[in-house]
Amino acid sequence: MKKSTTLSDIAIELNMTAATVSRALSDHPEISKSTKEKVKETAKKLNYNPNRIASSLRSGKTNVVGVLIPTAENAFFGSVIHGITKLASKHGYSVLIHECDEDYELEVKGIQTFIGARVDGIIVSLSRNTLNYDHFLEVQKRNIPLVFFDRVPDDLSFPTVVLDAYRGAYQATQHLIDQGYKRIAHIAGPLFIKTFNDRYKGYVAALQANKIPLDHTLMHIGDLSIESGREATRQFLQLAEPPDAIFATEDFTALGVLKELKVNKIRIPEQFGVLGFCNDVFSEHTTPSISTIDQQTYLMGRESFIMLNNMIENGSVKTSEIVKTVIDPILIVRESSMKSGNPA
Amino acid sequence: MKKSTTLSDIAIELNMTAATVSRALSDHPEISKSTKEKVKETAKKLNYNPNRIASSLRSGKTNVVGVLIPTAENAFFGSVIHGITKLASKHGYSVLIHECDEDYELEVKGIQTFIGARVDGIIVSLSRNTLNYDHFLEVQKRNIPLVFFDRVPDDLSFPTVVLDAYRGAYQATQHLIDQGYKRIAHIAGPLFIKTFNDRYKGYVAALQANKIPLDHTLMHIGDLSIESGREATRQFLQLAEPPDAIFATEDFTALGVLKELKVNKIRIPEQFGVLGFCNDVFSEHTTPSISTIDQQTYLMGRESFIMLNNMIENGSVKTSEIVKTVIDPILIVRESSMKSGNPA
DNA sequence: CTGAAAGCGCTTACAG
DNA sequence: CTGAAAGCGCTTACAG
Repeated sequence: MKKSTTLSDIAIELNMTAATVSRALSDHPEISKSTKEKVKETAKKLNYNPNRIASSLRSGKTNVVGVLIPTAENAFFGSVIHGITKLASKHGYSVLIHECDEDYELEVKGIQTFIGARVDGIIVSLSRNTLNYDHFLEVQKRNIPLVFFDRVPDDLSFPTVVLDAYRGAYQATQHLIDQGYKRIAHIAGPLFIKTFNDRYKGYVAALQANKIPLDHTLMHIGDLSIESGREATRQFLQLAEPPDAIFATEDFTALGVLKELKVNKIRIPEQFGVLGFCNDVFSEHTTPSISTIDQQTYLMGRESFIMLNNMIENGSVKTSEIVKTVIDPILIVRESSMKSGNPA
Repeated sequence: MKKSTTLSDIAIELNMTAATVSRALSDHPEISKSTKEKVKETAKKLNYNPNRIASSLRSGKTNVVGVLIPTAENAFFGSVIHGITKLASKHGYSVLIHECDEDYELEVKGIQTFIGARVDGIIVSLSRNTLNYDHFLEVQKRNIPLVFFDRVPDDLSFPTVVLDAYRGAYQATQHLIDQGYKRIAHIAGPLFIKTFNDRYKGYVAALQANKIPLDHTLMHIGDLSIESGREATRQFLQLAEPPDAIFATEDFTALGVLKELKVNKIRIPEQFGVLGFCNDVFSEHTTPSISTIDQQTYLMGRESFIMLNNMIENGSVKTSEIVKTVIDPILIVRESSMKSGNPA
């Protein structure tokens, strides 16, 4: 295998030292204009491409950030990655991706890999099964900037970027109330995960603010799937006093609700309102289309990188000033909840 | 910032040389068992995490592969990335992601970044606007293994992983014929992109094989969008002899067809058949659900990595034995084309 | 079985 | 304005 051109190849060609070549290429102010020109020309002629590995080793900066996610096979994370990489690349960073597949061991391995690669910073969304946070404390101990997004740890002092899920759920529920639905049920997700818990709380708070008594028969805990939406709907419909609307904690569940209601010939939105969460791609294209809460995923990626970049530039991470960025949820009103027409 | 533990920190602690420590940690056969044990224990005690940057520089191997794609904000590429990273991580590789956003300049920049990072191999899906391939020839000249998937260059000698789009389109069209549709139209994509051209050819070939004469009024070139599907459908419906089925070159176009047919109160699949391509997430959840061709995206990612890994392990890249892996398309029959019931 | 030494390709403080 | 030298943290051919 032919070796790449190095600084000293250029230096030899021009009868100068590698130090001068290095300085010329990085536009050091003390290098003469003519030298710079000669060096750059020769570099191009010899097809020089600087070895970033070598400069990283020397300078202690890799210009690489690590991104650790549960999976890339998912519109949510795909969009966040897009937000991160676009901005990262504009700032001269490369992005190392590691998927943990909701597996704790792989998450630990990913962090270890990032440390080994001496990345300048790390962005993480937690695996569903992570209960032990030692690997993240290790990152902190090594003073490597780390930002969590979306799935963030409850009780650790790291900067985070999250959606205001509570507010999103509140808006969703309020919207259903405003449209005239009277008995609004909720299909929640696993409540030990903070975002689903917040969505549940937002739902409860909106009911209370409107003086609607809580009814525990209208609450179901699902597992974030179409089938779970169907199952919950079946149970709701058998109640003595069934609901006339369902706020589902995410769109696949809402889709299950839709399917089950259609099987039962219940008209949406006239007789029954449905609202999801996430604004997953398909929710716009079902019949009827599903009202939902958009999470601004692209923005979430951007904000995560911006926060990380700030930490990298400011050097040390002060625990005293942990920043939390909160992304605004956006209510997307579609057919499935438009009982009284489009709100202003 | 506290410095990381290095090999020589361990060496000093144990009164030996860094060389011995290095060998002990990599289980070199000539190192005594007791030394290995002591070294490993001390490494753990001092929280040693080897600097991969340094070892890469020395060994000339980074254990990093670069993946260059148009965008991560897209189910297709997300799934391919998933296939790549999962396998890569199992083989001890990290994955560097670069998105080019269909922009030629960013594509070139991505390749340059990968070369600078001295990645061990590169996996690429071309940007839509790439006409000049010099940056890839540069990669070849440097003997860096490179595999293209899905959007591959026409006339360059690189290994590729592609779907057999011709066959997928043929199957799709044959299925519509088998279901009893008589006048089958096609909405194509940009024909200068190979995969859309192949889909078009597969459509034509299936018609010919069934002795169905080609009718140029039944052919429309779109731009891969819902609107383009609607527009084409509108035009088809105004023909003196309108089609009774449409094979669309991808699912968003098919969705547009669906929407326009519904506006016109045309019953699907009884009066009119619809079939898409890609098996995008939403196509399963529309009403009616859309029949389509699945591309086995996850497999495509895996195959790309496997091919790249072979090239990395075999050292040099012989132009004489360029491998082309072809992924089988899978016909997914759903409601939109089931005029005569489910085929066996 | 272990050590001494060189070197991967850069960058930068120190001289001149 | 440019050079000589050291060093980032590893690995490995050569000695012993």
